[in-house]
Amino acid sequence: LWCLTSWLVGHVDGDSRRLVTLSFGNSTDRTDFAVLAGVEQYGPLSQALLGRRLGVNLGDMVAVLKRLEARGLVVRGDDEQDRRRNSIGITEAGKKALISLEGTALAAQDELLKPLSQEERQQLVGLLQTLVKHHRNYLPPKDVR
Amino acid sequence: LWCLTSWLVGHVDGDSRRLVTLSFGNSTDRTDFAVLAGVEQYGPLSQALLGRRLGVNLGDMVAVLKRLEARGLVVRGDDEQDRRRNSIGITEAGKKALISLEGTALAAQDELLKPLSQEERQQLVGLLQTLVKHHRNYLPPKDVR
DNA sequence: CAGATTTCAGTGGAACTGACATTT
DNA sequence: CAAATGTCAGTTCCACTGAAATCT
Repeated sequence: LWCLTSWLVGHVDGDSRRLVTLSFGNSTDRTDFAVLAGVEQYGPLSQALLGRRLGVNLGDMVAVLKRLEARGLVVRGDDEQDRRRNSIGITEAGKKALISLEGTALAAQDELLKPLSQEERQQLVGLLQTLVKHHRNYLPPKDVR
Repeated sequence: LWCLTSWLVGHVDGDSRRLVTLSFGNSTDRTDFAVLAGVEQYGPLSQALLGRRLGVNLGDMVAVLKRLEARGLVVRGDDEQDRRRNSIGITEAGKKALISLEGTALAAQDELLKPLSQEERQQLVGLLQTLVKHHRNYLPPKDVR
């Protein structure tokens, strides 16, 4: 059982969530951080596209962006090419907040990966990335890709 | 973001859960399978000890064992050394069911790990095991260890 | 008495679903 | 018309919490 990958990843994910949400405290939620990072990384874009890039449910994006906008970290503008979409962009306050959050996220991650060497950490990231990329094409949990 | 281990493991765990619960269908629940496998592996033992070994919440063990017992896959006997405990053991029907479930679980896992070579799969298991072992000593989500 | 085991009821988060109005 | 976007409401699963009864 403790050799089954599915059981192992479940527990590592649990540990990871505990550490991250603990270090973020009440300030920010796990998904909020991911979305904010996504806005910064992928530039101004529609929230449907953003959700697909991040693997976040499109229905949940509404609440996440509402929170981030209320805190002044992102702005929702109108896309004049396509009036269905709104164009999400990061603000200066958002960039500042993101830098701080990235710090605490990396600290939590360091705690998670403490027993691994640098090479092992890179190995792990590489393996996980391979799996994610592969399944994003074959396992659509609706609305992804 | 897609370099952050915490984000990656969350998605791999999601993919894994989808695959496993899909292949199990409505017959068996993810945790039920783990507990059944644990009973077979760790022999007759109390349900508190079993829950700790598997990292399953002790409160949840009640419902899981109730289901498994109702299906005749495990038996709850009395421990005569300590009358607080009940001694959980696997039945013949349980062993048979387990073998079948292991097959489908391994098939689902094979689907999950499809893009990885055999060596990479072992690497991944090794890395995850290291993380789990480490955090089970330092991150008690109550009642664990 | 403190501490462990089993049981039950309830909480909260997170992912997902279905429906709707709007626009392309 | 079919398809995509954004919004909202509701569901389901899972891990966890708190309290109680029983026993060492």
